[in-house]
Amino acid sequence: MALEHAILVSLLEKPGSGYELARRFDRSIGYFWTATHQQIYRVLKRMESDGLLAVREMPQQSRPDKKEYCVVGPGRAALSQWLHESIQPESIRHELAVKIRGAAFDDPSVLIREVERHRQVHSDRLAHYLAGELRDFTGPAAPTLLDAGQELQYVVLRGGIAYERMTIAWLDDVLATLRRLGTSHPQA
Amino acid sequence: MALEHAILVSLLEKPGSGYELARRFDRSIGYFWTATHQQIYRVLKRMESDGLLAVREMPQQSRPDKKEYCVVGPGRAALSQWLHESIQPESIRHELAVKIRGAAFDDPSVLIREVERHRQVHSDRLAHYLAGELRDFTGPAAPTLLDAGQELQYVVLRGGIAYERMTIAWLDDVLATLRRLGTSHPQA
DNA sequence: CTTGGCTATGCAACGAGTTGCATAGAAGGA
DNA sequence: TCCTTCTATGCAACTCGTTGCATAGCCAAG
Repeated sequence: MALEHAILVSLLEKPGSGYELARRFDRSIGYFWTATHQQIYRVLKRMESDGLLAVREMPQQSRPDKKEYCVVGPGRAALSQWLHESIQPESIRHELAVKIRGAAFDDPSVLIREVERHRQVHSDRLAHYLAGELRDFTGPAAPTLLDAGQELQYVVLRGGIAYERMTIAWLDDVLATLRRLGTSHPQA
Repeated sequence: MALEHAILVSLLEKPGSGYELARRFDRSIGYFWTATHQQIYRVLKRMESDGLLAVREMPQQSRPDKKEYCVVGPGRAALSQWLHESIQPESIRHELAVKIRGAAFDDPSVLIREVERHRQVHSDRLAHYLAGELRDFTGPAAPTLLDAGQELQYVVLRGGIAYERMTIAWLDDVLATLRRLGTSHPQA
């Protein structure tokens, strides 16, 4: 049910349509929770029929109408209740780590390009985060005093930055290891 | 299909039964890929009928019989093929980060205990990893020269250690932020 | 001697997530 | 003019993952 809660948070930060949510899930919120538009539309419909959200048809010029969703009382209450529950610490699913261990049973050097590609993606994400940090929190245009919501957004962003930095450093370690092993023969 | 590949890797490292795999997925492999025993039994059955695995009934004394699975030719080929394919960099699902952003719409201090609990879990995991590192790689009983398989296991373990250290530091940052915000009123 | 825990396997039902496809108007470039 | 891209929503089918339950023998503690 975590998608529901991610949607509640995102809509409380700013009401919007399914389409807009889908784009947010490609950016900001999406760095910590991903979802496709199919999932979002389906869940929005359910949440609306459960009375967590209100919907308004918004006619627009020169583009299709949209349905703008907005959190109402019971939705807020549901979020609050969830905040009071405890969740179990995330279990990572790190496919690349499985691949690296699997490389012992093939030629490890086949992974070099793959790891380089991943490194590039993480490096791009880091740059994106750092740009956001400068824009919203540390740059000249940023507010000098943050409110609670901004403080919390910033601490989450700092987490993203720390994660990407750690990952890049680790991928460098992986690359060095793969190169050191060279094109050795498969074993076991 | 990633569970299939994680199972192939684990069974190549050492053949075993569904039950044994389930326990491995609570430990070593499970730090990078989780699965419940239900999932594992189901997938093992499918993989066996697809000819990726061979199974032997192993009668045991003083405990139930087990079925020991072992990777055969086509399974190895499937793994090799997967290693040559590219996967998309993982999209994290960090529920706690969603909660932290959601705390802006409630009392942020309700999260303090939750975050402390998560910190404890990560701290325990780190201790577990470090013990494994000492036992298998850096301690006096460890081999002085590692083969490729051990090198790869070690680099994955180093990733786990880096991840836990980063996470603990971030959770400390989160705790400091939550405490600084105190029991301020909900906003927005 | 009964209760609870460990090994060992499995079914059934449900919910979460993915992939492919479909519609439809408007804008902009080849 | 046609083709693609962007906004905007949605269905259908499928796979993946979780939860609850069931069985069954052995062992150890109370």
